[in-house]
Amino acid sequence: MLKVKSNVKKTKVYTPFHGLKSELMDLKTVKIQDVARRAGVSTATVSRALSTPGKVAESTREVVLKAVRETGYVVNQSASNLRRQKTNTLVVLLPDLGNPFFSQILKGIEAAAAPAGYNVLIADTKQSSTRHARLSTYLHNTTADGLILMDGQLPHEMLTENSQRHDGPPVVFACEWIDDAQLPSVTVDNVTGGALAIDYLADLGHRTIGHIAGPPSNILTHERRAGIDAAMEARGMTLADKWVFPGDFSIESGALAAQSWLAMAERPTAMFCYCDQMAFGFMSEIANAGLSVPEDVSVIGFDDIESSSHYIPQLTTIRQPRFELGRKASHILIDLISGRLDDTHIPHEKLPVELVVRQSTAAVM
Amino acid sequence: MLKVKSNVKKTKVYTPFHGLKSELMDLKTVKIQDVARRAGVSTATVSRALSTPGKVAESTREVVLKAVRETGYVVNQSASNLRRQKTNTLVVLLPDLGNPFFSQILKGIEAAAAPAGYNVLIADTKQSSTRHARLSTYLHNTTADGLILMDGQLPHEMLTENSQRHDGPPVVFACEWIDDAQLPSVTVDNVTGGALAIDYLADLGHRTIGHIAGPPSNILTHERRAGIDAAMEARGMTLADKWVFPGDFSIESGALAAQSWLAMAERPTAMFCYCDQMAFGFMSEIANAGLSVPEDVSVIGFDDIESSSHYIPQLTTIRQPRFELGRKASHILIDLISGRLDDTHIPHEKLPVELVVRQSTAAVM
DNA sequence: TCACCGACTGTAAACGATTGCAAACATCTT
DNA sequence: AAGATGTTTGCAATCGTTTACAGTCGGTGA
Repeated sequence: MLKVKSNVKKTKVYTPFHGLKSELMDLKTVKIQDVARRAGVSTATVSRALSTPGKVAESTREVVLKAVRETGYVVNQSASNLRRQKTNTLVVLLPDLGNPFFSQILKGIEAAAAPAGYNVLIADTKQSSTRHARLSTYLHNTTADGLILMDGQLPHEMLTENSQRHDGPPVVFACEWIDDAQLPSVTVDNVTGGALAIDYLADLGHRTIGHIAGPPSNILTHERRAGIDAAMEARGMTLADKWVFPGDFSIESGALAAQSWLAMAERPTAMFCYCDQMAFGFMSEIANAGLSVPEDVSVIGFDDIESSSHYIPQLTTIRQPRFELGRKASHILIDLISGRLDDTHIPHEKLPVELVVRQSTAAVM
Repeated sequence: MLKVKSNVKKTKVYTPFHGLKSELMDLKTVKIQDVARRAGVSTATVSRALSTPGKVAESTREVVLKAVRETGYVVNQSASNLRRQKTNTLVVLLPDLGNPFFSQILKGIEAAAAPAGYNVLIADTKQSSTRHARLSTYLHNTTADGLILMDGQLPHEMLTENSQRHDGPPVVFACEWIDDAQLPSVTVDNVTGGALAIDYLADLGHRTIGHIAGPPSNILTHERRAGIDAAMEARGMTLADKWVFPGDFSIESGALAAQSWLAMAERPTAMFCYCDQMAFGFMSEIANAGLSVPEDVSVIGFDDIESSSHYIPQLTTIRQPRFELGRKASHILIDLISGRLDDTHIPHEKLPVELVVRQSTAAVM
């Protein structure tokens, strides 16, 4: 028990220290046992002094904390995790880390996680060869106390099974979701968002409206489309198939749509883009062709990412409360983990979107 | 030893299952012991069959893998981490998750980390009340096998001490760095970048050049400034103090600089912005004032983030190989962790930057 | 035939913290 | 004074894997 095995990293050279510190903060990692010895108490007391101060006498706690300071002790997370069966880690699965759309959401997730003592682990599902494996890893592993999924394309059998087994870590969807998996979600009102865009364009007098759509496999594509259709129908309009351009979140796909638009004999006077990035791509290509927004075509986006208010022209768009969305998802997940949330009711938060009118839209001439 | 304690989560209700699966994949987590029993071997063999297949007879391995499949066994990471004294996790500390500049770098980090079996944990230093605490946590914890720092403002005493003690996880700087801390780094050639921008503007005939600077406390601010000064001096020019505007990475600070610029009686004909975001802010405000780029003022940025090539006008800028930077940092860190890298030599990778000429710059009239 | 070798496998001791339980002690009650 | 109650503390089991070490077993060369 007292045999002190060398914990010095293999390849590292032992560098002797001088003075007080050298004796105290030794190279071999100091464990709770060392602190206990120094403070003249048991390891149990040290542990309690650190994690549940109320359960330890004021005086003892001071002695312990002093010993902790002197030894430079830090709890070994792995050991703690194993014993407590908890990792204090939230895993976020998102489709593309390179997309700036997610940054504010991540920030919101972090903002709620950090004060609650959770770390945030981020994994890009597009990177890993099979996203199936990625999800499975975190679902069955003890790596995460909970999962936030921002990718609606994940294998849903796995999720339904997981939620039915009441085993594995809680899972919350953010932004996107999967209907079949009966899981909590934090989303925005995409239908209203789509309708808002159309209503605004129609109010400006536009009668020929085009749309750059999202990926067909994406649930949001259909939600927003439903909003578009409803708003149009209410006005006796319809979205012409020829004016629906394919898109995939990328700026490039927006630029591609612009090329199609430019090549048309009969062009819609306004375009509703599935996301701001695609709107940028569209407008940029329009500008390259010597035309301008909103004089030659009105453009409205979706998301309201940072740069939208500083594009030229400033982009009219449907704002999603991204930070809030992340914060809420994180919050719900943490509540779920701590059992603070009633298991019988699956929360589905739908956050409102809002039309932000800027310069990229104008009344039809 | 055989006492099977209920591992069912407290708040969850036990849901009985029917058929084969129910017997095999029980609610209580299956451990290596269960697999061993089922396969009729020892836990050691199971462990070896999974992590070092070569050390186990072909036939036994098959039996074990079958048992693993049937039970749905997944190793408990916490236990494994504790035993191996390794977490397979890289922690990235960055100043602002909300800044799209980092997304590609993160992607690069992930790209190198994932195939090597490492997870990436991201922490925003601005969020936590004290970044000091944040760094300390990961430096002394067993949470991370290694750290990537993208924030040069972290308390450097801690780092120097850490590196001297040869204790704690290896640390690599990316983008920014701290001179005092003798730590590996992956950066870009900021001096050349600054010079490149000035040279190009000067070649276009600009003699009055302004600069929107970065935060004074940021090391890159000084590096790029050094490049600016060198290039200017070589041409007998100097950067006038009145034409150096303060900035802080934000779009807003770029817009603010534009306001100052607009208010000036004597304006520089070209502006070199510390980062693309700030260039966007500047150009956007210029446009609001009814002027245009590059007709009224040439603008050059730094970074070449995604949107730069699709801004209107397309932004001339100094490109940083961001993905590559992240990939390299990640790679070095992993080599460091695995001891594959010689300890005597501290690697300092300086990646080249490159001038990308687009539309926001023009010859002076 | 026997010692030896190589290829597998099993036993059991870690890894380091947490926590149920009970002992020890202090403080009140009656 | 004896019990009752409450507060602190320590003991020791436990979390689930990994791995050093010590077999076991069949085959080989002398």
